Amino acid sequence: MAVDRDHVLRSAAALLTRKSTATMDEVAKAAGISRATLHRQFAGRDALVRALEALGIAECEAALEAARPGEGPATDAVRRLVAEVEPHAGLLAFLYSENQLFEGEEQNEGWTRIDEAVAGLFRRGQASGEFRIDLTPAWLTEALYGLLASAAWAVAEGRVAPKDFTHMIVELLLGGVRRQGDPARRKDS
Amino acid sequence: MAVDRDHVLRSAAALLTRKSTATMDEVAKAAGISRATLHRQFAGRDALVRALEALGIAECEAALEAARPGEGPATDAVRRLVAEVEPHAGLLAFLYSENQLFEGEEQNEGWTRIDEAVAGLFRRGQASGEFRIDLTPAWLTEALYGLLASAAWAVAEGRVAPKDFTHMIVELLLGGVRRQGDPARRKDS
DNA sequence: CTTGAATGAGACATCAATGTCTCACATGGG
DNA sequence: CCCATGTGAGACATTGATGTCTCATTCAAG
Repeated sequence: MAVDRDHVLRSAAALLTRKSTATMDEVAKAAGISRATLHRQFAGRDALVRALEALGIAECEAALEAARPGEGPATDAVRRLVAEVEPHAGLLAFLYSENQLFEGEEQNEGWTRIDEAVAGLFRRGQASGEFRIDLTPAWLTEALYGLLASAAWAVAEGRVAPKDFTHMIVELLLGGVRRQGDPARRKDS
Repeated sequence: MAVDRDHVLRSAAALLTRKSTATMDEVAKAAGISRATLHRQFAGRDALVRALEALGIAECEAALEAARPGEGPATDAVRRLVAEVEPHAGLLAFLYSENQLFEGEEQNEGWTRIDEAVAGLFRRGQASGEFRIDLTPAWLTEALYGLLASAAWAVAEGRVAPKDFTHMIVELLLGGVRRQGDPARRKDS
């Protein structure tokens, strides 16, 4: 009969996105299975989180690939990337905050690869003159994650409209990254 | 002898900023007192977090007042605000993620006041023509929090230099909020 | 129908954090 | 000096989540 592992994972993701402290019991109920079965699939909360992390990484890499970060203007690539990531923002936000808890442990290398790909996109934009160069790619990457998580939470709590998700993030991020067109308006107090 | 309550609070804030799951025992040790004494000061972990929340709110309100959000260009007010908030970004980041856990409970009204003050600043900037109007003040407020938390974590993990903190946030945020000076460069792909 | 594998329900032990309590110590004021 | 208050150390029970196990049931294949 083999419980639908993917279904369990997605249910868990949906639940933990809303309540990151949910019990294994709650996770099981959310997936419509018993705690025993859940435990047969994932040997513990830790294993479950690891599996969710792997899922998040896979979805991020898929989104990254679908966004074709190397094609066309970096500006458009960023737009595509955010649009591709949007459906998984909830899970990503959960994993993002979860990562803050893993104090000493080294993070999954998958994230490292993703970090580098995203940073590379920003670096490409800087090299092409589309993006300003006074903000480091590392910070821009970090900021993108922060904005994604913020937006996911804000949507979850009803503070902003879901349909604006991509637009809000892209416009705020790009507006900050895109080189200003009017040098005369620079900061002069 | 009266244990220095403020010292305990700041030690706890510093510790929880790094390890948000720290035990009451660890919090006590970090403050250089025993768990018993810690418990005499704060009737439990919950009470401690509430006290930290109150501290964070107080510091936020102080920063908000010091930034004089109603004076001069909104752009400069935002700069002042971020600069004032910077020293407390760690604590704020902790409280920010902590708030994601409080599912049903209503949030402290202090945050509501602060939210409104910040949103009001963005609204003022929009009214004066300094800020673009296609991003809602609520989202901009949320985004500011997200960037503050991201920056605090990135600094804590050594991914970005502490000295760049204010500059990174302000430049990214303002660049996105400030009206583009060159309309011809709008998104036309 | 029979059989075997997977599941659901629940009992049980474990473990970590917490809340509570007692008691000895020391420190400062009278 | 004596006392009172605050503190440190530690024992103890409680609680909530978890890991483990058993057993009855169900469902599909043969």
